[in-house]
Amino acid sequence: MDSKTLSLYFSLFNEIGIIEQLSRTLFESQLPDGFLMSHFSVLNHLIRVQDGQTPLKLAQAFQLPKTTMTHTLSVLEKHGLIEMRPNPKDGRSKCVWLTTKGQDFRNEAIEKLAPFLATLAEQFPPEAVNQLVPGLTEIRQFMDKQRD
Amino acid sequence: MDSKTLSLYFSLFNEIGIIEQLSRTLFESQLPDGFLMSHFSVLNHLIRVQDGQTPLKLAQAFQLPKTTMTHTLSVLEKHGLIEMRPNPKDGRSKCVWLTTKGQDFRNEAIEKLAPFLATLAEQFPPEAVNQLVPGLTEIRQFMDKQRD
DNA sequence: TGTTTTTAGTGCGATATCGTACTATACAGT
DNA sequence: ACTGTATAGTACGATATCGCACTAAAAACA
Repeated sequence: MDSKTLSLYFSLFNEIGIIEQLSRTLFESQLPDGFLMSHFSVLNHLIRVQDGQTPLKLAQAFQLPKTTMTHTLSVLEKHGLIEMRPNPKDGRSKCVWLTTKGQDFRNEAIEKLAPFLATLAEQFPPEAVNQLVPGLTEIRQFMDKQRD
Repeated sequence: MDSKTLSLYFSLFNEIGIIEQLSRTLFESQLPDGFLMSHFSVLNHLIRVQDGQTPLKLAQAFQLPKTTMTHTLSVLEKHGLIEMRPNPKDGRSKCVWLTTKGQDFRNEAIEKLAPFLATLAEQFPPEAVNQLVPGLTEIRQFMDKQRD
């Protein structure tokens, strides 16, 4: 692979890294003090996808180490935003359930983020996003297969 | 903004977050023990873009807090991968220079990453990346303007 | 059924990341 | 030149993230 092509792929991951950084900072500025993107992401996922998932499922959904998810969940639980109950199907496992407080927290965050997303949508309309996401998904799926 | 559109934009940032996570894990698995993406990124940037930049410039390039960059640079300097010299044009500032050891470190990392990138290129050719990057750049630039 | 292997979650220690507050220098306005 | 303001870098403390090692339960298998 020539160095120019190499550079292209690096710029891809670099661009992604910067957007991740910027979006995280921006999102976090809209969250209550002491809360981070990681906290919001989990709550949002529980609503968007499914309630009652296991910690492992959540860790896999974000491709994070189990141990990181354990920590994040413990913070959410300490604040009463989620409940951890034993998994009736597996004695080793648990299920993560949103509390009403957790749902409210997420909805309020969404409301705070809405103006920003609306502004983004003006310059970068949904059709443009639709054109972008499949490519990203393809890359993600490839990288998913690679890690072994 | 209806909830479906909202969901679309969240999935965009979610996908980006997961790719960031996956690429970081993958890249770090190819680095010597104790080194992280952040370390490699700085070295790579110093070669790809320009040697002798100030810490602030570097922080801005990655959109990271100054204080994070200070820490990263101190690690790199401790390992002899960079040198920090006073900025002749500004008494408050410094300039970051790569050492030979730092260049070697970066080049060896690149070599280790090359096979992965080559495999990625098979499934996701440079033309596809070229099609993706401008959209990402546009989003980044928009977010850049937003933070104020 | 007893044994071995795999898997879910966690405790712990090391380091990264980040916000706040501070110092020293540069710059702007007078 | 003098004074007030802005800027570059850092020290420090709090928390996040992560790898490793461990426990307990499940699953595989003899």
